[in-house]
Amino acid sequence: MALRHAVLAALLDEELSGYQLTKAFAAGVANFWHAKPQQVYAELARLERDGLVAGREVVQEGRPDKRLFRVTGKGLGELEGFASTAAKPAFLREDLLVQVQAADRLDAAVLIERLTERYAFAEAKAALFEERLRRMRGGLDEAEFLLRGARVGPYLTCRRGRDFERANRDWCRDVMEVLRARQAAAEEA
Amino acid sequence: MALRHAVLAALLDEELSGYQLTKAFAAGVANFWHAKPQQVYAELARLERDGLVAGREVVQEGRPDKRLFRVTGKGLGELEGFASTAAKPAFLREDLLVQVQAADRLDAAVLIERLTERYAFAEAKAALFEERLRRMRGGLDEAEFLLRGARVGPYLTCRRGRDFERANRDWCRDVMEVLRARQAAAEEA
DNA sequence: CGTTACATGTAATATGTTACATGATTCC
DNA sequence: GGAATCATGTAACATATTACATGTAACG
Repeated sequence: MALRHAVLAALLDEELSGYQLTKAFAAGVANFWHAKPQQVYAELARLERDGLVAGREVVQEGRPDKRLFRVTGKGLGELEGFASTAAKPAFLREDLLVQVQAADRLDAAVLIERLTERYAFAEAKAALFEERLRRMRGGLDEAEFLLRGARVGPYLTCRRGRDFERANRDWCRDVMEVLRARQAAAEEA
Repeated sequence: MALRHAVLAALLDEELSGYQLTKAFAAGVANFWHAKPQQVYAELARLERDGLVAGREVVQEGRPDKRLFRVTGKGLGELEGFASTAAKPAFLREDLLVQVQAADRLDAAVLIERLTERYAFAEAKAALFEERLRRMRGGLDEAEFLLRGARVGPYLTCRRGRDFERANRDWCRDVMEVLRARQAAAEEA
């Protein structure tokens, strides 16, 4: 039940609405966890029912009203309990890896299309993370920020996200290089 | 439905039993996908029902009989179809990231325990992948193997697995360094 | 004689995804 | 006038995890 804790962690620094949370957990933005809007709303409802977050109505003009949520004392306790238990390591579960695993029996040109797409996606996402890091640092250089900044947690997770996508990008590039070289070698023979 | 394709990809090079597949997809070994034994057996049953794999009974002495599976022509077609569709990019979904996201509100000592565990796990898994890569290369150096070796697919996915765990290890190390430096800085003040 | 490996599942529960639903407002 | 953003869900379906079940044989 880690989405539960991911939502709590996201709400630690600031009050957010369900909608803002769905944005934070959406495909392009989430630096440390991912979830669909429906899941976020459902989890928020459960968290409120269990008293781990508290919502407060905010009336707005010109746009629909919304509810802002914050973590309760009980919610913080829940997070502390979560942090004190061993974390399950994650596995890579990427469609593209399955496709490359079968590379020797598939058409290289088709795979190169997939790799090109993933390369572009990884590059874009890494750039997005890099930008967010820059904003979090503000004027400080990284070492200074990490030593004295408030809230380094989100920074550290965002950095992992950036490096993950950089690694994806580099891997795509290397695989494409290999596939192309093998095509060329096969043509010569 | 990517487990389906992961199983097909795993069976491309060699006939395997359900049990061998469960080993390949188990926590410590899978380089490109992960699944529990129950899932693997269920998926094999479906694949056989749909004619994408064919099983053959092998009678054994001294241990239970088993069934070896191979991919059918239809199965290869299914994989080709899969490779021709855009792959969904994966997200990081790691408990430890959630815990570090909340780092500023949690006890650093507790987090360092989690990071130490994950560091050791990542190191061990990276070493395991490295060993498998070495075996796949045989006597050849990497560039030579990638250019002329048969079956580079599994090699390339295994390399991604190794680099993923190396990145996890390095991130754990960096985060611990930051947390320790901040503890020291806080004590001084 | 207890543990690990071999070998294969069923059943219940939890989690995640897809499709559908509603309605106002702002931007182009 | 149509698309995108704000705002919040329900319902159906697919996938993954956990618990349970069974039996042989090799290893120490």
